Amino acid sequence: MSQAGSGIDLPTSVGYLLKQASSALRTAMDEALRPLGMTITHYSCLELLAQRPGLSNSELARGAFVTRQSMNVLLQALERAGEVTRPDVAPSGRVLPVTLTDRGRRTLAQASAAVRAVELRMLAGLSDREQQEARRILAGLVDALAAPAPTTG
Amino acid sequence: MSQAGSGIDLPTSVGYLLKQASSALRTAMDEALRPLGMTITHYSCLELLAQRPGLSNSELARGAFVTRQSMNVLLQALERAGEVTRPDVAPSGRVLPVTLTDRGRRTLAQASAAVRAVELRMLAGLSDREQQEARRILAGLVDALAAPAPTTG
DNA sequence: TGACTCATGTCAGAAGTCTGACATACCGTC
DNA sequence: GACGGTATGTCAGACTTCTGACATGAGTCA
Repeated sequence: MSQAGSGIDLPTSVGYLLKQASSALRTAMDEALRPLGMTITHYSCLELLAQRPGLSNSELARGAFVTRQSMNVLLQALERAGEVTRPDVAPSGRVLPVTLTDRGRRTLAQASAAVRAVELRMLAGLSDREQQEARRILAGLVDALAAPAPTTG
Repeated sequence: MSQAGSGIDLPTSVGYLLKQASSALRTAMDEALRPLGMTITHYSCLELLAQRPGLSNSELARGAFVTRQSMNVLLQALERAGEVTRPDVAPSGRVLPVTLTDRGRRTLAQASAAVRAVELRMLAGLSDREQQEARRILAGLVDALAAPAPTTG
């Protein structure tokens, strides 16, 4: 009977549990990636590029859930480090397609293994059916939040 | 058949979906709280204090999923703003119990309503049974990640 | 053709959070 | 009583990300 109507009961709030799970995953991934000298955004960028070569800065930003400004800062560092490449001039419009280099692929291979271990650990207690249910529910939450707020739209 | 074994297939990864949902929630909450001039951590801190008065800086940090250093920075600002109070000397040990002021409670009331609307929107498409399932699965993920990594422990 | 809208890449500044470090206080055991 | 381990509050510095702003290029429509 706590917080009757006025607030949000944290321990049972789906939003709070979502943040808690996300925070735990973030911590675990950070710990797995730290020995490799990588951040989560760094890894996400490389993984995105491996699966969809030629993605633009803005597309990478959306895929990694950061702003395109933040992704641009990262891409400049990755270019200097020789993990990705961007053409000097845009082939079309303003979009600069980003490509993984061999060095980038090698870096990703290590990171991907580390992250894979974390994901497997996270899913250890869930049956295949529960994993499917998790995907379905999480996708549902994303869809529901994608709709604009009543007051805004 | 993408990423056969070597990496993680993002679109079907529970971890990626979790981050996506968390990011969507974060964005929605940011937008809801911005008109009130509050951040998510600010709101989280106040909500935590409303439900469990006398929480310490470190306990608030854990509850809001930030470091105790970050929470301390926030608490100093909230003290200046007159939303919370801390005694000058610790009643016991080094722990300084934090308490909500009337001003803090009023601020929280507005924020809580805004956040509540976001949570309701997020859960709009889920039945009561699905919400229970969501809580159970998310709690399971947290527990699984709480166990130390095999290589570490 | 011209105007309007939208998306992109980029720069600059500010805000939030983090890591590292230190001193202090409790609790267990010896 | 003395010790080591643990947890706390705090300071300092650096990093990452964000918001705000601008110019460029594509697409749409009159």
